[in-house]
Amino acid sequence: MKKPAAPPPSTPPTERNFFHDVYEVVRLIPPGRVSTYGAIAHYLGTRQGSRAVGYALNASNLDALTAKREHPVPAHRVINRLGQLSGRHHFPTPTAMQERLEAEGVRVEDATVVDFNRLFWDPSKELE
DNA sequence: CATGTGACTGTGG
DNA sequence: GCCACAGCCACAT
Repeated sequence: MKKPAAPPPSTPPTERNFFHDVYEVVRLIPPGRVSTYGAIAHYLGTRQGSRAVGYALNASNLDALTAKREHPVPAHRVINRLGQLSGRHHFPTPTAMQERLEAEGVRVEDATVVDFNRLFWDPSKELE
């Protein structure tokens, strides 16, 4: 038999397991609420994988396929633990993230979500 | 398989 | 509260 060596089939740019999981959770964030990279990572089991979450969201935004789905990933609702829009520079325009949030009623000042603590949506607690 | 990178986070000074 | 360092995860080269 040929030894397959289990090669990852050419790494399909869309939807790896981890990425898919991230997208699923992010889609569950209600409009007008926000979550954090760390909270999502923790919910997925990788408590220290917050960077990977951002990595996945970045991919979702760049990937036109993923971005144009019927249920696009609301990546603008994911911010860092300080309530800052740390990912804003990865959107089509530097202000897109803030504008999308404000369109949902989330106030943003100085690249930071106002009342972040109150709007914070933690999948580990909300979804349980 | 080693190295580098990043939309992060926790800890210590 | 701010800055510097270190740790972890997934992915590209």
